[in-house]
Amino acid sequence: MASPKMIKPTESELEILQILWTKGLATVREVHEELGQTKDVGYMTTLKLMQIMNEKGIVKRDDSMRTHIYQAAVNKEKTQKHLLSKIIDNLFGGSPTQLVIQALGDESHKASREELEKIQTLLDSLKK
Amino acid sequence: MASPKMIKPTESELEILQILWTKGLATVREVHEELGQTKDVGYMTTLKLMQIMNEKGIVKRDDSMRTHIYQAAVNKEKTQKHLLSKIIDNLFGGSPTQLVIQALGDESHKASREELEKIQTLLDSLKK
DNA sequence: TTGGTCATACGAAAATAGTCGTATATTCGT
DNA sequence: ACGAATATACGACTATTTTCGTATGACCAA
Repeated sequence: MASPKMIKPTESELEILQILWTKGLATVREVHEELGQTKDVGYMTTLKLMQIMNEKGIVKRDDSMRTHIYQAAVNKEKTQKHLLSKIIDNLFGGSPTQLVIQALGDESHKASREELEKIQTLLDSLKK
Repeated sequence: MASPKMIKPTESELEILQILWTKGLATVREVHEELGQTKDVGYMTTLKLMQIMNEKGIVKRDDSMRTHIYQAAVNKEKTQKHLLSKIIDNLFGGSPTQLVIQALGDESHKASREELEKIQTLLDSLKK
């Protein structure tokens, strides 16, 4: 029972998960080329990482063909929530408010008007 | 200049920073006992970590006495902002809004009424 | 002053993460 | 059919992080 309790992808694994969450299904090469846009790493490295992720159960793959097809095996929202929870503890002493404040104030990741409204809506529902 | 650009404490280092940010000044033993409340690790481990952090410049220490006195050498908000920025990219595809939504919805870290108001105030000022 | 306690230094070992080389098999183009 | 390109398996090597053991010196209490 490698339950979803133990979700703890490394940084590199997270980059790959991002891509798989977006693409749904993908080959190693597709993932690798996507990674290549922002990172410079060898194909064998990407392959190896995805193989390890498969062993860990973070991804699943269809190996019935020569070129294997991968997909994420962990839920995006659950993973985000889980890791965020750790960060709230580790970096913000357990206060999600502090995290939210820092996040909203981040100059390099500005939220659009529309996004602010989304947050407002959520905030309203929490206030009740 | 490997200055404050390279802020990247590990998880364990972050736990120690938390304590130093709160206490201001502290000895290894004080930090260790604080850590002991939530974690089970040997004194030598804590000492070593703090020595390494000193070498990295993450903490400073006064070693004029037998028992050294440590303090954080990196700014709390800057460090939080920096790491959060990475997380927004790595875990939320660059969208701080998604992060905020997940954080506010976290069941194990509920925000109080008062905190919600704080966020509301920030939100209002961003909307203008 | 001497034995027990506490602190740091030094260093090593285990655990985890990330990197890629080489071998081998499959597929494809000509 | 055959060589080039492509895919995976296996394994090795490096780097980083985490964990302590042992040695040594300072301090304190009787």
